[in-house]
Amino acid sequence: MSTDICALCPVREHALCSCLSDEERVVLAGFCQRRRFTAGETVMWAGDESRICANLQSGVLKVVAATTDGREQIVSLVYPADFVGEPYATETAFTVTALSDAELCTFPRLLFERFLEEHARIENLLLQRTFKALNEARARMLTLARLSAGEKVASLLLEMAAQAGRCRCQLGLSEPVTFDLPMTRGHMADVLGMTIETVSRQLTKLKSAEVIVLSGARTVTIVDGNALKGRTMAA
Amino acid sequence: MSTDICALCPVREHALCSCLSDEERVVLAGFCQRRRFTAGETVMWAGDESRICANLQSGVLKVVAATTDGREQIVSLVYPADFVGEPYATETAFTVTALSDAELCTFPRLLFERFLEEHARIENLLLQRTFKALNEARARMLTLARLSAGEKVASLLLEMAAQAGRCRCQLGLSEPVTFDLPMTRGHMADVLGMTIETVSRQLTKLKSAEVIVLSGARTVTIVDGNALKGRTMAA
DNA sequence: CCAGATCCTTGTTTCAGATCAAGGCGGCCT
DNA sequence: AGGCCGCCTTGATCTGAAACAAGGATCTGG
Repeated sequence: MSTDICALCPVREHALCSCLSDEERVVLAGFCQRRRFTAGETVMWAGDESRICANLQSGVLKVVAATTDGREQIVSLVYPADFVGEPYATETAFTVTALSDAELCTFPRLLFERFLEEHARIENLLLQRTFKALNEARARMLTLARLSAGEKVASLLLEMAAQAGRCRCQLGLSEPVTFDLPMTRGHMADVLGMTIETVSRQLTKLKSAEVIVLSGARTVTIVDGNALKGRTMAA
Repeated sequence: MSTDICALCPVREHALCSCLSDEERVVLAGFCQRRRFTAGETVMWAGDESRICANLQSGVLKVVAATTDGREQIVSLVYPADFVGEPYATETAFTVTALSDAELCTFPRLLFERFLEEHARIENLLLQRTFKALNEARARMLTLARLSAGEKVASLLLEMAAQAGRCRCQLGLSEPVTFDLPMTRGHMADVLGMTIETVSRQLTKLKSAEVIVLSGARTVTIVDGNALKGRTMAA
């Protein structure tokens, strides 16, 4: 009997594989490979052959679309327990890079696809998650195309606060919430389709309006969540 | 023995159900309902209960995200043979509206979900298509956030030409291609995240540069496909 | 064939955000 | 400590696209 590689997995309860029985999980674990990436390292390059899929165990990744002349847009942020990769694609469409140090549980794409086909429950769960990702991408299209700089930054702050609060469990807009931004101003700009300078100015504006407090560049306290929400005009 | 409702289906070979055996298809047809919508009519409203999924048989639909104060963004165009709807969601996230008169083959969501679970092949195909839709959404995020007005219009023209050429089969950028725009300037603006006026000006600019010819507002000839491609700086 | 409603084009003005430019922190290494 | 480097802020200027405005073209139904 082999040791159970999943026993210590930090996202065991939340990743795709949480829907599997112990027996099924052992089969999947049979061809997984854990890999670590340091901040800034790239997990897969757009245009390369699509060889792996993975569950993120820790850290944060960015999925980036780029023009030929070098303009970039972060099209998705990948958090622990999220799935990343492109099953059924021969070629990787977007570059995936670690924003912080990260640990991934990777699977060879073809073996993973076969596993999906033989295990309906996990395939179904992946389908649901993919629909969810699609809805998120579409919601962000509205943000990118139609919100003002101020609205964009307010939205992202609320989103990051929600993400930070996922582990702890925070309620709401009424009480102040403090958390650390998981990314630089530059990355925020890349997510929101704007420049570093504009992001910085909008944060300063929120600070002046006493909606947030910045304690050092990376630590934010949302003082008035309702006011912040009010600066978000997206549905 | 019942008559075969699918026999005359114009997208029989291309819709999701093309992967089914005749027997399976009959089961699915057993709970499908054909519905027609006239141009401008809404198929489903954001926020409503998610009750149906559908295959589009003819016409074009738009999927729209909107802010509370009325700004709108078209997040997807649905063409014949495409799937539309949100399985596994209790609530519809985006409004879907007919851009032209359209015919849909609709299924009650819960029955469709059960059918998916019992027919792995179609579920797998839906998964693949959803990944494809996700990639398209992400590619469009780059367009929305980082391309100039001119680049956006050039990209959309090429995309629409490709879509128009799907039925016929056109090769390339070298020879002139003529087709009818499937939407108004206003809809193009809603897709690209810009205003009607700017779309119009960019088309005029392409016309002046003799890259395209406009014969009436809706008929376009791409005279110099390579030049048009050159004005697209996206990957 | 006319009246009204869309839809489209073009001109002018305005403005939000990009770009250019110049420091100011703060962490990290030697 | 000191110096370097990456990140952040702030200011000044510029510019592309929005907003505003005014017709012209095309379609529709009576």
